[in-house]
Amino acid sequence: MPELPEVETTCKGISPIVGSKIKHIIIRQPKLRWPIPPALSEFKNLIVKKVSRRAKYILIHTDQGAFIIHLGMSGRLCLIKQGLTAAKHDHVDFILTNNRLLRYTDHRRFGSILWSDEDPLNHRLLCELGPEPLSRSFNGQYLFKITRTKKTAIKTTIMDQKIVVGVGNIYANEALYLAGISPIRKTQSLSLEECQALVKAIQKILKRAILQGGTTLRDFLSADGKRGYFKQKLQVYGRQGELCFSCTKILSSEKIGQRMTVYCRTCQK
DNA sequence: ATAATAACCTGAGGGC
DNA sequence: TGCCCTCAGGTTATTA
Repeated sequence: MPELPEVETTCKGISPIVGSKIKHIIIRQPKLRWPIPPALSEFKNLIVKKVSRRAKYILIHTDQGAFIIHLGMSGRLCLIKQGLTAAKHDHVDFILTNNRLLRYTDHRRFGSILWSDEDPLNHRLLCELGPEPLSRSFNGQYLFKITRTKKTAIKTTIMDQKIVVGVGNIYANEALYLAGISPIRKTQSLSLEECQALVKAIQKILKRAILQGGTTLRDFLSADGKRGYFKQKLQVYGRQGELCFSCTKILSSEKIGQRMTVYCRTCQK
């Protein structure tokens, strides 16, 4: 599923809709993570003012309010021509002018499409999120300070959207490997220097992945239907049992917080 | 208050 | 073929 780089790629991909009109919305399946507000099927002629991202949420700002879209584990937004028949998991179409439409597809339905009349950043799901990982407010000092009493594994901590947003399972694994920190370390055991190294690693990994258009494992495609190419750069994720590219020892794996975790016992301390 | 886990879904792949 | 199990880019609600 989409983590920050995939959501960022999607935002860039759908940004051509800015300035155009959403004539109406077709909802085939309203049962997502949260029900799609029924009012959306009554909406007519909204002008798209801006597309932005907060955490893993895509915000489509219009003259009447904002759509808040989360892609969950398997969601995707594609900007396509009208007339293509909808497949099984094509749950929502935003019908646009110029014979285009924005199609939301999500076979597991863990994503969501919500509506906010006012500033979407004040929405209950968005108002308590942590800092953006690529902003200055996410730095080593901050991470060190906020984690002094945290006893959970550091991997779980960096995936906690209240601590920092945008990091999911793939990039948590990759960032910890790059930082040389074991994912099973108790969070509060990290030194200031380690927090600084981890922040830098998270930022580096996310920036690189954005440049590659994200990671496509199964479902993810950008708005123009292209795959993300960061998969070829993954150092540990999905490589359990294979050899560490650095020390050539076998990569370990275990579940942390119900999520598959892969790391090198030699390179990560 | 914090931390572990159950739940929401569908589909693919492996073992038998 | 088919059944049963495990696994998958996330997040919230519930339980301990």
